[in-house]
Amino acid sequence: MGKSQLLEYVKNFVSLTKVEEEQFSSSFEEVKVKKKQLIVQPNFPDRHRRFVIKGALRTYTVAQDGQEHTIQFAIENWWASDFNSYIYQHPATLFIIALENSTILQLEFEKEQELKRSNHKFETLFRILAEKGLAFEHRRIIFNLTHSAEARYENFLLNFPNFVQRVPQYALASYLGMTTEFLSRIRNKRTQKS
Amino acid sequence: MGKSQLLEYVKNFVSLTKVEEEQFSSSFEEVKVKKKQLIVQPNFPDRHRRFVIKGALRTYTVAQDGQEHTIQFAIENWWASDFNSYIYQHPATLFIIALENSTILQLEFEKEQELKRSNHKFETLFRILAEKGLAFEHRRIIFNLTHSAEARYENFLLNFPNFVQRVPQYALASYLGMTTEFLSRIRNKRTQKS
DNA sequence: CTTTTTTCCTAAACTACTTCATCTTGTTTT
DNA sequence: AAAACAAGATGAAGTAGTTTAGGAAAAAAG
Repeated sequence: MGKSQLLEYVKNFVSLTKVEEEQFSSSFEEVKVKKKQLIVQPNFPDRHRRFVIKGALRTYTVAQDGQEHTIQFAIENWWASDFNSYIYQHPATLFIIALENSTILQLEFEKEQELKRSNHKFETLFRILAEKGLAFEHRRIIFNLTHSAEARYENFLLNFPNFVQRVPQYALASYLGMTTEFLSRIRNKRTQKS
Repeated sequence: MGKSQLLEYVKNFVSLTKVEEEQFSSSFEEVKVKKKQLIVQPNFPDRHRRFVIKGALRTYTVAQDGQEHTIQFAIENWWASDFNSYIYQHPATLFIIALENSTILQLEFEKEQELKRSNHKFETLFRILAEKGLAFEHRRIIFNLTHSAEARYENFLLNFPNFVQRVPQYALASYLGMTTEFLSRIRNKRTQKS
């Protein structure tokens, strides 16, 4: 069952008693989604924080000119939400779609509030998750500001080798802030070298 | 005194008793810094979370090629740290410098841990701050991925009109991911129009 | 297994943005 | 107030990355 996987993950950040573990994991609901299924859509609030047990998700936006831009990928043990929508419970602006048949654990917004209210430890956990997320996005902003398209791709390869095989190239290109054609060129140049 | 300003700010997120307010604000230390003074430097861990009472700070990095890239600005009622350095207490990679003579409130890392440990409310506060920060950086990443240099400048003008007058152009340009020359041209084009 | 759809590759023309170099203006320092 | 320095403006040349268009390969659907 996916819930033990979630608890295993959570152990990295807080230590829970059996009772707390039960309270925590039973607040989540396990859901299966098929490849290409949309999980979040613009205009509707994103009502869940979700944790990937198995599979792969892609969060993206569609700009005025119709171009898609990938904001985030999530595979096993990553989180995926339209975070701005979720925490403020405003209408979403992002899409989340399954790249593979996936199993996810969903936590409803109100249940999360309840968890945080009921126990200091859960508050701590969500604080740590937010801080880690913020630190991660900070590193991403810094790297994007300071590096070329090619360096951004190299860096992604290095840091997330297991993502590269699983996400389509057009999605990766738009995550890295370049066109799929340009990424194709970069890849080709690389394989010729080595 | 600056501490009442901090407490006023904090009221937006949690409501504290008088005793809690006292405990919270007395954990901060008020510091004055002169224009051009360095507050954080690479290689030393950033030991503080800091809140700007008055003045303006700039967080930036220096890339291998010597180019400076602005990561963040902070004026009154904003926070400034090398967040990756602060939360993990690793060596900093960023500089923080005063753009004006400034008054700031500093919270030491260990004191923050103590606050969070001692009272659920403080844990909640820091959780909310991290979540708001994460949501903000998410919006920034999305906007940067989806808009041209000119649109990024327009957007900054719109969202932070009071920053624009107070930060030097070269710093703003590198925050927005373009050269100072290019920003100069954008500005010039605009003023001719209107 | 065949057809249809989606993804990926290649190449040439194009453009948003950079680089470099010089000049003017504004800000610090003495 | 002059000298020294840092910031901003402007022009011309260069380049990283985009756009468009066509075809090949791979994956999904029937």
